This record gives sequence, C-alpha cells and structure tokens, in this order.
Amino acid sequence: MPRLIVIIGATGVGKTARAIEVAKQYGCPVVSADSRQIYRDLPIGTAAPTAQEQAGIPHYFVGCKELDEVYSAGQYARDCHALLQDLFTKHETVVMVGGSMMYVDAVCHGMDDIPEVPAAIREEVRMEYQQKGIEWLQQEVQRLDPVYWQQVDQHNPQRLMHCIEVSRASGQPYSCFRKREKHADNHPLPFDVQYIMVERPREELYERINLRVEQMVEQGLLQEAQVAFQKLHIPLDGNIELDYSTLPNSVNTVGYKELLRYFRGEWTLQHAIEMIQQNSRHYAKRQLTWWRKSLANE
RNA sequence: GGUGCCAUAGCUCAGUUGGUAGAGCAAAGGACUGAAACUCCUUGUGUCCCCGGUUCGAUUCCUGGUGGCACCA
Repeated sequence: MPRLIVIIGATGVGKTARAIEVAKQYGCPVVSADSRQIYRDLPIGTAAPTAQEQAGIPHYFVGCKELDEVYSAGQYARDCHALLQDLFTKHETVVMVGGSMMYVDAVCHGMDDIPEVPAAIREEVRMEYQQKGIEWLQQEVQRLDPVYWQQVDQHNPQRLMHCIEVSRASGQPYSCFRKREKHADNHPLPFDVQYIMVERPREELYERINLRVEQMVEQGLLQEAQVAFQKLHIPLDGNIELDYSTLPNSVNTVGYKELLRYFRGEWTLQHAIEMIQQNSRHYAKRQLTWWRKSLANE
C-alpha cells in the first residue's frame, strides 16, 4: 500500500520547510493542499514555496489557477485523487502539505458527490439574500430541507445559501447528498495516510506570524496585491462603490482583503498590517481547533 | 504657576439618582462536506488611580495627592 505523508499545522509554523525536508528524504513530490497558494499571482501573501525551495522537487497545485477561477474543496479532492493515483505508480511515498483544513479532509476522508451549482443560481440566491436578509435564508432552508435545518449553523449565511443553491440546482434537498458515505469503512482509500503535525508554543507561533507579515511587506506584498486587484478590475478608488462580500475567493484572503481597505483609503497602512497579523493569528487558531478534533478522531 | 476636564477589563469607552459594574475590540474555547486563509457560535471579577472624610454601606459624594489632556499665564 502506498503512503501519503500529510504535513499539517497552523499557518506560519514551518510546514513548507518540513515538507521539503521530508520530500528530499524520500525523493518524492509534494502535493499542496492550500486553497490560496493554488492561485497564480499571489506567491508572497500566501507564502507559497519559492522557486528555490521547489528546486528538484516537483510541486503540485501551487500557482496553477487564475485569480478569477472558482475552485473548491470538492474539485480539489477529485483532482487530487486523480493525481495521486498517477503519482503512486512511480512513488511509494508522496508528501502532502497544506493549511486548508477542508482540502486535507476532503482528500483523506473523501467527500460525498454533491451536484455542481451553476453560477447563475448562486448569484440569484446571493441577490435574494441581500434583499431579504438572513430570515429569508432561514425560512427557505426550513422549507426546502428541514433535515439540514436541524444540523446547520442557523446563523451562518454561507452555509444556508449553499443548501438553497444545491437544493434549487438539483431539485432535491441538500441533505440527501450529505451521506458521509465517503467517510465510511466501505470506501477505503487506495493509500495509507500518515499525519505529521508541526507544532510550536502558541506565543512563538504568533511571533513568527507577526514577523512573517512584516517580511511579506518588505518583499513586495503591496505591489502584488495591487496587481491582483487590477487584474480583477476591483476599484482601488475609494469613491467607487464596492461590495466587499462579493470579492472573488482568490483575493478574499488574509493579506489582500486588508490591503484593499488601505488602497481604497479606508485604513492606514499600519492598521492594515496590524489587521493582517491579527487575522493570520485568528486563522492559525481555527486551524489548531480543527486539527485538535480531527487528530483526536483518528 | 492658575483654571477646567479626565482616571473603570489587555485596549477604547459606557454606567452606577450611594447597595462592589457592562459594551465593542483583543484573548480563549468551539463549529464547519464544494467560497474553508471563507463563514458562524460561546465565554466578561476587574485593587472601578491612591490616602483620608461623610455614610449602615463609597467605584459613585467631599478634601487632599498622583498621573494625563486642554486652555490661561
């Protein structure tokens, strides 16, 4: 049975370096499980492995999507399983590294097949939510999918919207697709999974994060962000109205969404940088929570 | 030096007509199967600046101090 070594840990803890170390040890490729490093044009802010770091080690899913492409954990799981099948014909061991908890989970535990939602339906639901508020989302979910209503986080607009989108697109309640079948024992993975959790004391981790943000700024994060917003035609002129809730996913990312406020004149640069540091710490904390539970269930 | 205002949670501040106090942010904990670096939930005891006075009782009123801010010299 081939083996997937999965390197997990909070942002800024040193996963990339560890992955390269392990990949060199086994002479194997590295598969990234990172929902933001997957985009081209964001290498600095997402702390993607540099060309120097990647030298001699094939990396997958780094810098391969355009900023306006829509991508998701489900698609990643499919793409990644296909890739792994191929890689395992040549390697006994493959390294996976990434901070995107659900991406890792989707590959290592599988995801149910849930129908794709056409962009038009997604947009329609979003518009209706904007007009009618969360009460409408709640009523609509209760009506379309009472089973899911009992399970969801009932104050979470994104979760509610997704249920409505899928139910509308498929004509069936969202919950009937969420069987957790792929988590079941009768759907074994064609490879073994071995986790390596990279850890550091909380205080040290936060110091590293704060420092790394400052280094990103020195390395040209502002220019990188500016170019990204220009490519996406997002107005940097604060006089032009902008709905932050509709930012493309690629750029609704720590490091970029804060700088957008700076470019548009809403925040000072210093405040934006402090917010990037703070949001990175929040993100790290969420990762720790997820994996604490996830590893306890292994 | 004089006058006025302020001093309450890690930060910014609210409040108590005298019965030892509460918001936002931070922080911590948690949820999360196709936007997941997203989105969402829970948790608030702190010498109410210090010494004294009045009072059954002072963080609240009063005297004095200390520190900060503003204005006047």
